[in-house]
Amino acid sequence: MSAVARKTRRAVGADNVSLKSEFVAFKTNRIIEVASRLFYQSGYSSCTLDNVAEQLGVTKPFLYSYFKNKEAILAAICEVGISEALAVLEATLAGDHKNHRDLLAEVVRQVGRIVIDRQEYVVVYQREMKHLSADDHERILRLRHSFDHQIAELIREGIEAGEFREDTDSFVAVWIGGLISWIPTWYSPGGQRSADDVIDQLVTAALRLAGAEKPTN
Amino acid sequence: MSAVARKTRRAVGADNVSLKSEFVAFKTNRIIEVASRLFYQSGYSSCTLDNVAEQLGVTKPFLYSYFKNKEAILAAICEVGISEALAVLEATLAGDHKNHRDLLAEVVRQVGRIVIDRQEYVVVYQREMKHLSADDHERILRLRHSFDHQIAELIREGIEAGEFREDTDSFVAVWIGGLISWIPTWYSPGGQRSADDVIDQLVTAALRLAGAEKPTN
DNA sequence: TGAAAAAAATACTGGCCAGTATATCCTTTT
DNA sequence: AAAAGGATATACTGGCCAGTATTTTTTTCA
Repeated sequence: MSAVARKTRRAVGADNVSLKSEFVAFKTNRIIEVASRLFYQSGYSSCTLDNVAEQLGVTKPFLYSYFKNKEAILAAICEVGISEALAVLEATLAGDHKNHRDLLAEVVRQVGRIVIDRQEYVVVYQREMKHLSADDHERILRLRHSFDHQIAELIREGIEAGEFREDTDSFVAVWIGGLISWIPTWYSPGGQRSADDVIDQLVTAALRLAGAEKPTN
Repeated sequence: MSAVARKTRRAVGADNVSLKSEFVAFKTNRIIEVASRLFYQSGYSSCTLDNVAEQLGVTKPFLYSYFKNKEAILAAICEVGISEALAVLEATLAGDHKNHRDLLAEVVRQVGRIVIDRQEYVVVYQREMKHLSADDHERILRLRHSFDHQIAELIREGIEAGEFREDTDSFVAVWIGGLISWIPTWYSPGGQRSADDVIDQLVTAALRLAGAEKPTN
């Protein structure tokens, strides 16, 4: 990967600022990719920046030219963890759907997919958020609240439309969030269950919680 | 508390071994009680034994006369986290119940109660288990597997008895486990929702997942 | 090509912290 | 009352690690 990086850098002309910043983005991505895996495995506080650097084939001061400090790396990871989920949620909500039941199913499917694909980021986000600086913590929390709020709203509208059982209350949004968030603690890629199975079952479970039957595929 | 401790100790006669060991147990309990709260708040790796000692009004070497090292304190916390849940599960399973639906409801209610009451222990157990020594890790994991297995068995029997929807598959045990385990990440005592509300809604949700209606109270 | 600039490495520091060696205090026993 | 033993504190150590100062290597471009 270091060889590729070198080659790419060579191709960056001085007059081409955008390519250069893309390259910086590429390196920051590599850093948080490796860091998220290590933080996931051994925990933020136990994982040293020397570990991260070693895994990347660079040295610690290298990291400091891309991130202000260790906490900034954590913040970047947390941001991926929540903002990608938020992005697919909003994209799905913006699309067209027959009814609320189908919309909920699709939302759960898409978010579930992200949570599985970005397992390390999501778990680090959930587990280590408390180590963020006050500013970062607040920023991330705002994203989270937006996420929760939109899910709750979807449920509320579905109840109003009579598509979910009317004794379904606002708790259901929390339970569905729990279903999704809990996946990374037991699902491991390459285990007995395929990601597709897990997601199918997740959708079924979410619809049952909402009191809506599984849509006929 | 230290004053109480002193008085109690004075009452321990040399000829009364059982009282003395009870007193040791009392102190080890106080230690893991405080440690679980601090590990819960700031994470195992970030929390120092000096912090724990200070919170207890003692000094670090004091802790070392009750626990071999930091990891042993973590192991004790994890053990409470899982073994109390396992204990109420088994006690509930051992009792008499009309049918599988009521039994599932009661199990979920009891385990949910423990998870809320022992929030700090449960979260530390979930989050920090990877920092246990190989031996402790294996011991704790055995308890967890026993728990999971008994829940899965209960679901299987309920399906067989025709009390849960037959298209309910073994995944449901995992989803119900997720519902319960996720509670501590969003429930906080003294918030808007009372523990009793949460538990009632939890039971409803679990029964929906299993495809069994809520029992008429 | 070679001077300047940029990127990355080596080498270091200061503080923190798990764990321990030693001292003190308090209780029990005679 | 004083020696013995147990409980707890004080004082220390060695290693680790985030963050930095300095040097070396690589790239740029005149």
